[in-house]
Amino acid sequence: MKLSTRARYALRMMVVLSRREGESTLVSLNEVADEANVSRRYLEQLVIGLKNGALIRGKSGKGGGYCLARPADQIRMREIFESAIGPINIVDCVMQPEICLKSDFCECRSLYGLINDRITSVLDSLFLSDLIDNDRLHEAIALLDENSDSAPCPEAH
Amino acid sequence: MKLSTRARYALRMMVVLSRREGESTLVSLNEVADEANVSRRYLEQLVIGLKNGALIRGKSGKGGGYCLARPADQIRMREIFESAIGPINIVDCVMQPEICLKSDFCECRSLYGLINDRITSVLDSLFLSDLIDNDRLHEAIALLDENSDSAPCPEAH
DNA sequence: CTTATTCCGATTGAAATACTAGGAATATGT
DNA sequence: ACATATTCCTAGTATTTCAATCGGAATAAG
Repeated sequence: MKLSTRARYALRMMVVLSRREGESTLVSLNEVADEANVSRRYLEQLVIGLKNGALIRGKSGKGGGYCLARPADQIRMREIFESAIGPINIVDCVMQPEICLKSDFCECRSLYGLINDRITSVLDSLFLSDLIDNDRLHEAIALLDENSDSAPCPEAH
Repeated sequence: MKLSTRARYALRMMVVLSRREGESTLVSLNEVADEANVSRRYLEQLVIGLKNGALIRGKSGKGGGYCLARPADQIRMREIFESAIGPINIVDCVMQPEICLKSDFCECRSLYGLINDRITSVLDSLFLSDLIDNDRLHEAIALLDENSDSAPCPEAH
């Protein structure tokens, strides 16, 4: 249940880019690698996913580099992670019921689906812009927390 | 972000045991392995964690086997998973801030903590007994969903 | 035409995960 | 006592996934 470095490094890169959102110059991978403390060579790979997900734009050649493809407040956390590591499903049967004969009535699968929903729903409700403004993030967290505190305990334990 | 087989198999075992909760005879690992479709040899390992977590009790010798150590409605999903795979933290820095100098002001870490909380809170609020009664589970899910639907979108997107 | 960059494909290295195996210890019934 | 069925303990192996490196081609600016 660990989040891979792919996902984490991709996020770091997005944070770096969003900090420079206003600037006119592109940010080279070497700069990103420095700031984010990740090997440039490794970043080169992660960048492929982010580009395919239309989250960043790259330009080759001297003076080239990367920038956000959209404003940070229009980039969902979920997009970032899924571009980096593919669809979020903690167990395959959740999205591909056909791989297990018991899917239809499997209690475990119901649980997995539930957990999966929880994860994706947070990632859907947060945007890259929420992250870089720490105050905003803590507001967001506080709001979400309030709500889950009042989440009913399904049994009367 | 996959849930390991350890966790899944451990859960299957717990489901098997809880189905036989009322019975006077113990359930041998061979039976569990059959029902849960898992190698007995592999189960033997997972069982160690479940025992340490005081979720099941084992008895050696002929006629021996396993049973739940507590009623199924007092066993939280979280306990099952954590007994099987250890503490749930999707990124190490969440529980061990000291491993990263930037922990204090790291935006990413805040996010990871948030996701982690979401996962653990579902697992805390569901009990093994909720799982084996499919109707009950769907009730529980419905309740939780209602609540997260109304979860505020932190920004006005 | 030099230089800085992205872009592309392959390969290696390391670690975690999944699974197998042998045999000792324990308890039961005959 | 003894045969049997089981848990218990420890080690080992196999497989897969993840992380990272590498060489060099393509692109574009000055």
